[in-house]
Amino acid sequence: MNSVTIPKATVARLPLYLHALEILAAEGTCTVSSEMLARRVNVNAAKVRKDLSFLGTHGVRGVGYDSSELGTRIREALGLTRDFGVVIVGIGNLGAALANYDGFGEQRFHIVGLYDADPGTIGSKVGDLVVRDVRHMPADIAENNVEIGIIATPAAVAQEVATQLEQCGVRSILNFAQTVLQVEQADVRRVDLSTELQILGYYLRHDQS
Amino acid sequence: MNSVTIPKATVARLPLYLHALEILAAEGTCTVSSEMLARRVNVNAAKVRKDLSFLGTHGVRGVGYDSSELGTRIREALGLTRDFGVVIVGIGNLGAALANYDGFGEQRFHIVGLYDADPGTIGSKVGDLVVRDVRHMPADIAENNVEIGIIATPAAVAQEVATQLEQCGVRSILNFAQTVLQVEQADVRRVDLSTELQILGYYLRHDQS
DNA sequence: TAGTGTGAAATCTTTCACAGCA
DNA sequence: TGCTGTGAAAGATTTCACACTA
Repeated sequence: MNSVTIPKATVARLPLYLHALEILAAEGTCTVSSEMLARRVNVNAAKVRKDLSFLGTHGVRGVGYDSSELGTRIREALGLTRDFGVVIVGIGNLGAALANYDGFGEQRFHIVGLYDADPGTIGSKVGDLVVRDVRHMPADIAENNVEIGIIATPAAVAQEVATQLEQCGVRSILNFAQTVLQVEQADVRRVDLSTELQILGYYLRHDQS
Repeated sequence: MNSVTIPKATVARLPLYLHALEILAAEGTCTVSSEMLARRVNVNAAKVRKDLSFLGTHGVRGVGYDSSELGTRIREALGLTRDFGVVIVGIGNLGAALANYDGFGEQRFHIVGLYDADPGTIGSKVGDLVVRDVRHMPADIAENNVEIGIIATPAAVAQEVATQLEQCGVRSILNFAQTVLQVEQADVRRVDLSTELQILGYYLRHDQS
């Protein structure tokens, strides 16, 4: 939809550059070099420059990048120029923790609905929101123009929830359940603690990365 | 340390295959084809076969893989043949949720310590464990042979905790804080909600995957 | 001088396509 | 017949190295 297509690997790093820039900005840094960003994001400087080149960014040779302008460019590239409605389904320990997550700062992601199927959880308050019956979800999503769904349910029901989210028109899903979701066309990202631990476990024996 | 070196991309998928096999085993399936696994893990069958070939696995042509044997091979490759001690530092909402995580099933990862710096949190009980003062951490780690540290602290102190973990000999870190950690040689994996949402946000506008 | 922007090389990953075997 | 195992091709990503310029 936008000019040049940015490689997946680059897209995955843009949020890290952005975060680093926000910290630098808070520290009052106006100009930043690829080398500086690279150190903060743990990659090499050539990669930073190549990544930024996809944004059509103009740094200044011999000087570096204007950090506030670069921040703006990255936000534009990521589409962080408008707000996104987010719902969380499954308000157990993890779902509640995610609902309370405060790392959004000045981000554009707004949690607008919390859902659960357990009568004991429905009606309880988490942060500013009251947990609603998951049966209200479809109507709420339509009404609030929700675009992103976070699944934090038990694995057994995650697929069902994903299907339902997709039927409601949600095209982006962040899945914390221990399942690989089958979806029609939604974009799914999966986060799973035991997978991560197993990967770490491997490199504990086979050290290099 | 083990025979052949397995590509990173493959290592990252092995836990998914393993999980799929465990489900299949629970359903009573004895023989599994690359095609079957592929469907469950959302990848293509050639990739499954290539991945499994790094384990030196012998499937049976025309038939498939013996699912229990394949499970054993993957567990061996991942080093899941012994137990791992894990500590969690930062027992806020997220840390507590992780401590209560039950997805380990018959896994080999055991949470053996919970730490926090807040006097109000220290002493409280989460699951079976009592949250201890982070000052006890170094001694506890040495005593319990802890190999993996999970950081769920505020971003501001995450680096300090990481440095400390490394000094205690912990070589694997799972970082849930919104920071890129600088470490000497530890292996770090990072999980961050706002990064994931930003990536999803990008693909919401630039649909393809 | 110090740091960007980028072709071209090196490396890693995925996919194809098919020989080979139970 | 049906599915594995794998070379070889295609594609993606990373890194190098250097021309260029404020």
